Amino acid sequence: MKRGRKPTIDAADITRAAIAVADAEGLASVSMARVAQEMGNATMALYRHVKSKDELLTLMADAAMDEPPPLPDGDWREQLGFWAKAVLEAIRKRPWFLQIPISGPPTGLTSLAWLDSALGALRDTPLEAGEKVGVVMGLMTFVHGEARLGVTLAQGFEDDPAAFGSQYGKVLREIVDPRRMPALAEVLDSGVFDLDDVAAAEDVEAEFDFGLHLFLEGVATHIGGRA
Amino acid sequence: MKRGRKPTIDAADITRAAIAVADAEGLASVSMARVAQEMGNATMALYRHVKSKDELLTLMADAAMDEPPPLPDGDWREQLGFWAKAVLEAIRKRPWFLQIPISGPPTGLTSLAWLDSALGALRDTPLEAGEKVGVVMGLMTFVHGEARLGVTLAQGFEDDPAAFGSQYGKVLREIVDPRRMPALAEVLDSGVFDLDDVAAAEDVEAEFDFGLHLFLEGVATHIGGRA
DNA sequence: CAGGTTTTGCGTATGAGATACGCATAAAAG
DNA sequence: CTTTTATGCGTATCTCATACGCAAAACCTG
Repeated sequence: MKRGRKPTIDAADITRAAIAVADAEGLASVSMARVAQEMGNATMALYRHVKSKDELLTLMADAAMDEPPPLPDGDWREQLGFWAKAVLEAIRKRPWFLQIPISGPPTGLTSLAWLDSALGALRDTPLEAGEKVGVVMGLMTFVHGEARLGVTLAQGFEDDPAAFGSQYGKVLREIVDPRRMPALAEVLDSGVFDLDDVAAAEDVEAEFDFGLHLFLEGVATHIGGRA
Repeated sequence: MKRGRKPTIDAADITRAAIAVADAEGLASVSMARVAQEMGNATMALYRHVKSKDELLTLMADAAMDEPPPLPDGDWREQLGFWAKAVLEAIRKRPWFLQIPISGPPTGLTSLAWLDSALGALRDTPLEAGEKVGVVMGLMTFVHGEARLGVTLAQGFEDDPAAFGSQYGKVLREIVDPRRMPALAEVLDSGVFDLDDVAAAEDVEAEFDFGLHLFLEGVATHIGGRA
């Protein structure tokens, strides 16, 4: 039998409590004290099961994402598109996920499951293993980045609804000197940045779709030149 | 004339000092006290010129990037490729740049200059303004994400050289159950993840090039369907 | 130049947060 | 029942950001 006093909590419990706090009050509110209080324990009790707060954050990141949904029937392109949307959706459920500083390549079970899922979509393509990884990494990078942008904007909008939407265009017009930045000024004149609050959100969505389209188009071309 | 005591420092000085600290000791070492010491002032003196540490971080982010280099002659594709490499290089000079939490769309002069530069590469293409922005945002997203990955790995390598390189493949093999993650297991068997320390760095570089290639290929196809 | 006004430099103090350390306690082993 | 071992957690320390208020400097008016 195992010696010593029986643990009343484990790392998973702590991670769960921490996630509950982050979901309810944001990642900034996740302190060792707050998490301990959430589970009715003393602060220092947590350190028996978690080496440091950094480690806890890593555990949170692993546990934050849902399991990847099963891919729908279809070719690799439809599947990867679906996958990218699913990643985006999963991140949107836990916006704080992107605030956790990453410490290395993924080793968490859930992250790996997502990776596997995306690689599965490419199974029937003639790509080499390294290329598949490249495609998936590139796509994940894009989705994460775009999600970060969306979440950041949504955050900024919450903080100060008045200062958003069409304000960005206005602000830029004051800063941008058409002589120094002609291309930007030109785009600015086209009104792309003058969106009201509602349209801005849709725009982020559209931008995501567009970027996704471009990337997958590139993959298709690459595969085409190979088959 | 302006009333009152003459300022001996300004926000730009503080930003410079903060950047010097970040360059030398990393962003984690940037505290108000440390920055003040760096410039031979008292801690609280800084607050006359900077509202909060967050504001200082934003200023640092704006000032961290070099001016965008002039684009070489060539078509949009060569230019965007060059631009992406230049962004990557600029970030590599200041790895801490990516650790600064972003608070909204870019308004710093330097960021806007980079944006303008990329849009300039697309000037002669038949894309609409919104599409140009989409292309550039997508590309920037990708470059930032990939840079983050590279920097993170380099960081991890510094922290513990032994635990890297081919270790990642080994670790994965212990975690991955081929029944639960068949596609990942397959890729794993191909040995893509078993790189020695040196090759890993080159691999990140190659992955960047590959992803960049895919994205630009997608843009090219998109433009082709339009011209 | 004296006095008033305004703005800066900065010492002191507060409060949050991470975490080292050590003791008391619970549970298994002998 | 004593010894061993691992846990729960109170106390204490250290690092930081930052509010507050006073004093010094530089301008203004008379």
